[in-house]
Amino acid sequence: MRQGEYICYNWAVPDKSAITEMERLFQGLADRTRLRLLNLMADQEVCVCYFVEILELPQPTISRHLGYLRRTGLVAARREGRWMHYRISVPRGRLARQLLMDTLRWLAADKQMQRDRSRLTRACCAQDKFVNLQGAPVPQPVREGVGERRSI
Amino acid sequence: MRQGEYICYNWAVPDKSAITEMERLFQGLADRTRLRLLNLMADQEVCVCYFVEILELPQPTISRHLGYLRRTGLVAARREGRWMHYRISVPRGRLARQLLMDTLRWLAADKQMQRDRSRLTRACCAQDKFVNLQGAPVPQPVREGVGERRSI
DNA sequence: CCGTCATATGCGCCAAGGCGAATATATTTG
DNA sequence: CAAATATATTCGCCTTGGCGCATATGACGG
Repeated sequence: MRQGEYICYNWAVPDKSAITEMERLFQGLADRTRLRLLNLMADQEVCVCYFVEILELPQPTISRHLGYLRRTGLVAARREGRWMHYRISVPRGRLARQLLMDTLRWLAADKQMQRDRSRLTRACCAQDKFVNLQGAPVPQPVREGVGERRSI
Repeated sequence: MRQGEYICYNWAVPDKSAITEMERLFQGLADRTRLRLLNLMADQEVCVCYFVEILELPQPTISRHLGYLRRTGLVAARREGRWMHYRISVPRGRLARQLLMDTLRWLAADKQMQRDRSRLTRACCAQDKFVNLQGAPVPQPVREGVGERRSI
């Protein structure tokens, strides 16, 4: 994988029927940790080390859940040197997109989710306070339309 | 349970945080059979025997999935004599409701789902053609606002 | 009350999913 | 190339979920 290129594991979906897509989407969303991850990515591209710092979960746990999200096509990943950046991969279909947006709105309304978000903001602004974030790339706002899904 | 009364198993949700509600909602939606069931209930209250007839799955399978849906609060049940009627239980929260509506819209756009629906329509109009539907109550359009969730 | 019909539930089996711990991989730096 | 860093994957364990099958429950009719 070349640097700066987004990837998405759509190859894992041999049956492309809408019903299978929905099943997989909901399976991807049906976990508290993954919802928290998505919430943090709602409008930013975020580096893995921040997830580990903010969610206070073991790094392999974070990585595994990001893997699930990748495989269900919900997020895309980009490598930058040692760092991996994750961002939400907006579905192409209108109805699927609508559904994901509703989910993100709902997440944004939740107390714990707001807490996670503000912790992320603080971590970015005072990066030097976090021993595990030294030199970590700051989350970048997602440019609309960039990084849309590309199958590999 | 008295006849004609709707029930919903919200008791199964001790932690009422939004995140738990979302997790449970998505778990409920993350199965092909349950999506097909919800699609058939989109704007009608439907009796179990129709589900068995239309989905062509064993009755215990149907019943178990209806049980999951009941326990996640996605549907409500009403008894009428020997028959059980199921209908979608619209969430109270605006964002959750929005999400469910989008899901139903998405289902309605799917080919297989449309096939299920038209099979249901046909079964209702020619009930006598189906040996397992003799005398079964015909699905009734859902009256808006009736049968909203009530915890027990 | 007994049989029947509609539906629900229990049981055993297998596959999938989540977790902690250890280890592997990829990239940069010296 | 070796060491360090960031991230991913593997393994073993346990829990959950779905299924087929058998059986239980609940309501009605005779």
